[in-house]
Amino acid sequence: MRKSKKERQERLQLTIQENPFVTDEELAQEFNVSVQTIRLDRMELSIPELRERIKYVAEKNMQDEVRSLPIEEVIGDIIDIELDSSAISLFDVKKEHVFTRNGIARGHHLFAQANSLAVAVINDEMALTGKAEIKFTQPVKEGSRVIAKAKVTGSEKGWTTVVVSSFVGSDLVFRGEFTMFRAPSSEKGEKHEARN
Amino acid sequence: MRKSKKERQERLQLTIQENPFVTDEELAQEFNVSVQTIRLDRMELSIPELRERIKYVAEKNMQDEVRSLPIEEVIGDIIDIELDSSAISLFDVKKEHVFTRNGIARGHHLFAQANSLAVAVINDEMALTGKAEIKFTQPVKEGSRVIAKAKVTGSEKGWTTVVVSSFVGSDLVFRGEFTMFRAPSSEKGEKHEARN
DNA sequence: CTGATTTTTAGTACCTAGTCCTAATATCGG
DNA sequence: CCGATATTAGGACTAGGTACTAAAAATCAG
Repeated sequence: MRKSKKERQERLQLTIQENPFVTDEELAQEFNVSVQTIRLDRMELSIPELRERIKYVAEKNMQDEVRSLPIEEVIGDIIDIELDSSAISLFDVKKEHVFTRNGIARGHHLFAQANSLAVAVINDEMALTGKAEIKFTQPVKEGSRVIAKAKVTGSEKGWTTVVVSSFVGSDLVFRGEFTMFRAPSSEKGEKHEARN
Repeated sequence: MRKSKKERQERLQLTIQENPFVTDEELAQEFNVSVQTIRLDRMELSIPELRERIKYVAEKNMQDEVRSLPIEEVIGDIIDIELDSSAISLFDVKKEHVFTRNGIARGHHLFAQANSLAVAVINDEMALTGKAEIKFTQPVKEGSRVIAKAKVTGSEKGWTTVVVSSFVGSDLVFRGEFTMFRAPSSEKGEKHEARN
């Protein structure tokens, strides 16, 4: 016994969603109706034809492959800096910085802003990050403006500690304690000795 | 002047590789030859027709979709993953990832690779980084291939700890312990949805 | 039950992006 | 110039459709 049009269309939608590679012919057999009926159903539900569906899936895949994280020189705009003391930078969270699924900023962008600010605040361009202890205290949504404040809290024999606190409005969203190594300009990266 | 058959075929291969969505018609115009010539070329190079190419790309995508995260969200290429257990990704350090001064990779790229691997390994709709304790044990130079290995070390209601160790060859260059907040999808089930 | 309406089916012409095949030219090396 | 290779042209056929017309079948209202 063939079910009602409504039920068929619901199941049709699910079937195609699950397997976009199915042809009208196959669907007609599955639902025991004519191919034309399947086509009318697709039209009513505005489900595109097989080739369009496949193309859509493929295109989505291609976009993914073009992904090449374009991280700029400095993440965020430095709006204030006092070398070896403190710095403030600003970072606007845009579409490309968030998870498509929930619109929340990916952690590494907040980290990148903080980390590059920690590098910048050090009065020696050869600063490398040695350790970091970080905390994401609140999710940051698309469209937010993140203000990172870096403060140099300690310094000894080549190592400097920088604490970066990032805010959206008055809310703390990120906090990180970075131990920065003031690297010598030697080419060798293997042995790192404190020199200045 | 039209180039030789050999050169045309080489360029044809590259063109299709770059953009599998191109038709024979378009290729014929681009190379200033007839459609038939393009088809002979494709046959000689055993390049399938447009629809087969698109289908192949789409199918690849469907396989990937089983993962908890779209592949685009991951920095580096995931070469192995066992959800809620372990994952391995690969990241090639290029010019754009290093400090121009010394050719050493900026920390946030290593962090990004590790962090996104930690997100990917979690088998939930949503995974956010809560805390992280990280260590950069050795500088990474341009041209290095960084292999990040993530291991889920603990899990309790809503929180999962993931340890990521990154290597260049046999040298540990980065280590991070991430505390990830996880949120299961509203609709429980093994079936993944194909968005149409 | 009848008549109207909805739903389903059938069939036609046309489309794209091809395949496979034959046959006629064009171009090049020796 | 000849012969081989390369290119082009054309016809017949394919899948998986669209767009349209028309008719048959099922369903609903009174």
